[in-house]
Amino acid sequence: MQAQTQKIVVLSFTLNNFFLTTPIYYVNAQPHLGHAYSTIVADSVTRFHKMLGEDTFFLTGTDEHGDKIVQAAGKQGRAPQDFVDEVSASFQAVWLALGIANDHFVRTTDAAHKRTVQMFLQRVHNAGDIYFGEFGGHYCYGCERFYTEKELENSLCPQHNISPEFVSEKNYFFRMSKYLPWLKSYIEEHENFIRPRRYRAEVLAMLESGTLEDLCISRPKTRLEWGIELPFDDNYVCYVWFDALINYISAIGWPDGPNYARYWPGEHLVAKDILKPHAVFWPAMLRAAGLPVYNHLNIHGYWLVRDTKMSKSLGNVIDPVDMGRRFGLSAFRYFLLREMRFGEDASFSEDMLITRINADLANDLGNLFSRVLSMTAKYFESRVPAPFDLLQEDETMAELCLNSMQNFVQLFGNTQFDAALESLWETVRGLNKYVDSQAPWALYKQGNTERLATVMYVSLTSMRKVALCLWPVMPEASRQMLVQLGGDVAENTPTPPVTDLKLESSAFGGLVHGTAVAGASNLFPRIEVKKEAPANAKKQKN
RNA sequence: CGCGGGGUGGAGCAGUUCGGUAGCUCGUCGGGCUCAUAACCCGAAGGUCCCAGGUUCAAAUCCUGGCCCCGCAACCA
Repeated sequence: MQAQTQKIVVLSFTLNNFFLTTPIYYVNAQPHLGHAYSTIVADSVTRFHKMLGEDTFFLTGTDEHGDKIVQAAGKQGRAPQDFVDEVSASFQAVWLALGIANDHFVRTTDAAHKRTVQMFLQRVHNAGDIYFGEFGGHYCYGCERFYTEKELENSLCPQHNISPEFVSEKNYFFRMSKYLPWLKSYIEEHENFIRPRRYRAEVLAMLESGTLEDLCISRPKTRLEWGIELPFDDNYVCYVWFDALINYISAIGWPDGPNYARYWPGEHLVAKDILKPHAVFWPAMLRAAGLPVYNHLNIHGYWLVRDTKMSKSLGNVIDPVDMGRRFGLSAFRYFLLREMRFGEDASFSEDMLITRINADLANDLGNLFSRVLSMTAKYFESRVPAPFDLLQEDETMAELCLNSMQNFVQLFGNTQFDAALESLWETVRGLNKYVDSQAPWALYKQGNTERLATVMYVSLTSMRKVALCLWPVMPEASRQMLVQLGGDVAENTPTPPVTDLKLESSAFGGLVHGTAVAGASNLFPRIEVKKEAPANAKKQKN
């Protein structure tokens, strides 16, 4: 895009590869805010790595087998395949609407996936880590599932209040317990294997508790047909985890596809509800099959709505596409990354969203662009002026800009998105202060063209740095900012505006004198909120 | 005594690992500027850091005990 002030040639001989996955989403429900958060974070992180010049691959997809799918399809009087085709398509449509730039979309009903799962199972079976055994438990025919003693209430099924039947069934088991000691020491030795920290601690506690057993990995076809047949026994289908987790490598062509060699091991991004399968089952499975384990498991929390979990029964499900349409995709994405501390739960409300948009995007960032570009139009006919000698206050501003950028890069790379953006806003707020303290309008009246040119140059250059950093989070808004600053960035592209963000954060510059910039800017219009009568001012305390 | 998270000015949060001036955003009040999206900048008010003990020269932070809220079953990231 923009020409550099100085031509710097960087030759990189070691191109890093970066492979990131979201969970594959279970298709018995329509996509909601939670799915959107996982996917948007993954999209942002992948874009961030592109800006570091890495060769990236971003995978998402859908999980389409199991009991619940058959039931959900049955309710609509449809065949499972027909049903999953439709829901999977609706996931893909949502990601398209949200500007997600995934490289591949995997479905567990893909023929290639099925073959891979069977290959993987066969390999583990050959190694002697799958055995045939008895599995007994309290089975409720109403729920069509087994309950443990603890889950029952007065020996009754908590759902149906009826006495479950003790059913025992022959099934296949994965000898997971064999790999747990190895896993424990592996996690202990690799501090960032599972992050944030609290989840690592939770997994270690899990492993120490000794409650983990071998994993039941099959269901007899008499009870469930909708699944992948076991390669060593066609009376059974594979149940849940071998089917689902293997998507992460089937999608990149394990065992001999070029993408497998190129991208594995990668890293995963999941919500806290599926911590155990990803932190325990999956590494054990990989180990048993003789594959290297993933690099990182990144775990995030839940979005709470009115202080409780989103759920269909409570009717508080947030539709992400609707949010994007009403408030702007960039603003919505910004909110999600800025508001939640990665790993913790956070609250979602339209009030909070609007407050964030108005304060951070409209007032701080949008208005900054508006005032600086309008002054550039008035004072320099919308051309980037060449700076004269930098004074102390200019140097300070430039330093603040580079420092906050470096912190941004560091924090974002460590999944601390909220802190990263907070850090970047030190430059945004600092620029507003800088403009105020330097008062270009006064310099203009005084006819001090040299200072005026320098101040505008420092401001515009800093703004470009901010716009670059924001590309992973707000691709479209970032593009608009860069275009307003005279850049040439294509619309809707997964190609980053620069691939040397670290270099950008180490040198102040990058805007060529004389470049034509926009004469005005209205990136994030303020959202006006109707003043509400102080109706609930009273009902605070009781 | 099942496991885990949390209780910090009006709201939402950071700070607790490795004790030492209680920080940020929003809101409120006062002022400034006029380039700008009624924005921006400066200043101010406002806190028993859940409670009670303990350790210490010093505790939001460490120890002990207690209280309260939220997850850990389902639809579900």
